[in-house]
Amino acid sequence: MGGATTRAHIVEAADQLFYRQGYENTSFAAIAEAVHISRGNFYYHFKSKDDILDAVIAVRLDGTRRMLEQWEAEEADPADRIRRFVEIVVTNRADIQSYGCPVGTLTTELAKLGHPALGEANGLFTLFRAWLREQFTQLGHETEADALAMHVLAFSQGVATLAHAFGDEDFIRREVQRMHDWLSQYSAGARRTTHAASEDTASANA
Amino acid sequence: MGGATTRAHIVEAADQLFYRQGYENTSFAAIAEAVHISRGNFYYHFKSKDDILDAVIAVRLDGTRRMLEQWEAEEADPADRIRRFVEIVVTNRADIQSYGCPVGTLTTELAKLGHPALGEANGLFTLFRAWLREQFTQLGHETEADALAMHVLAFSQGVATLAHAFGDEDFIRREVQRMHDWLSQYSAGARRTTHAASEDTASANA
DNA sequence: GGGATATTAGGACAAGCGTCCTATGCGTTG
DNA sequence: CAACGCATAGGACGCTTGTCCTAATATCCC
Repeated sequence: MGGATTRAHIVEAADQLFYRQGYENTSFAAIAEAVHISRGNFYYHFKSKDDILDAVIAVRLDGTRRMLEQWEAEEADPADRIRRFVEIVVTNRADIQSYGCPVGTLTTELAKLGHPALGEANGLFTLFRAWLREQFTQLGHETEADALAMHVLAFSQGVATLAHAFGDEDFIRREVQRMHDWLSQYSAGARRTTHAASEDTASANA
Repeated sequence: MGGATTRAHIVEAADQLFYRQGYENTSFAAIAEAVHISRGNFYYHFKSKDDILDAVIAVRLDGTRRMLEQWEAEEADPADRIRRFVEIVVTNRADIQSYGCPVGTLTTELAKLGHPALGEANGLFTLFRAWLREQFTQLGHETEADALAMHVLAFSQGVATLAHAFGDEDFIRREVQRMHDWLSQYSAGARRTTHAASEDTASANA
């Protein structure tokens, strides 16, 4: 039983370190120090470093699925669900400014490494993409749902990358505002003229 | 004289390899093999691997400056210059789909490594940012010029990251189209009331 | 409480890395 | 032609990495 806990601790520490320092740049010794265990003990729980990466990705996939399900439970309107996604870059602004987007930076690194786990990591993108696509479909934009989903994803990646590079919080809020305005034209009862969403967010940011 | 050529060859090969495989993941041996020289010979031209990185970044900065100057020479209208920037993701789509954005991926990696050259690499972003800001200023949007510049930069980073992850060329073209439409409201003779842009994109996506 | 099992510690190992050193070739110059 | 300086080659070094092995310890069941 203590074994399962240790395994979870390893995955948790590796998750954080992979995010902050990158996968390849994070050594076994660094994870060991964080979990306060011996280096050699890793191989009782995992058979390789790649195995730890697989576990980390699996945990992230699980956590993401749970988050999306919770959003669906809390928000009845698909447009509000999409807004929850857009707000991520504000909610997680501190981490994003320091370390970038966990999904984008990991997939980019694994691609450059030619790492076999790239496909799994890309599954995180696919998860968000399919979920966003479903929300746009529910809003009645089935034919362009995937293109709209990709547009929202591109927004999040662009904002995350530049927020990481420049550490500019105002930039994040401006781009989120802009995205909310753009989204309002796809809302359920929206007439394509209104810009009501902009004022809501503006007051929230003040 | 042969020395200067060799140095240039090293920088050129390192540039490509750093882009395709990442900085840390590219070994001295890999560069040596590409240039067909001995490993030990590097230290006649450079005093460390970081030194090669500095040279690579300097070359990229120079090349970028020249490119921007050429755009200014070829395009009289600042709006057309911005369009040239937007078109980069189409022009370089093959490389972007395979390796991502050279600027974004490098700065992200150096940040995760805690590498001292991060500031220099961020200079590439700053170069584009200042140039775009200048174009928007010339278009008469001085007060929001920097925010607009950042928005265009975010577009390019978002598109590059997702094009890298999904390898979807149609996605690139759709997003470029969308950006062109958005840009039209900031063109020299544009009236700011119209939303003609959205309909253009809709027809283009069909 | 004792024995089987689960869990941990810590060192050994080969491979790869960036770095450095020294000897060798090459071309220009006096 | 000799001599010097630029340029290159290739191996040795110390270090870190992921991996593996074996001994010691904790935990649980009968």
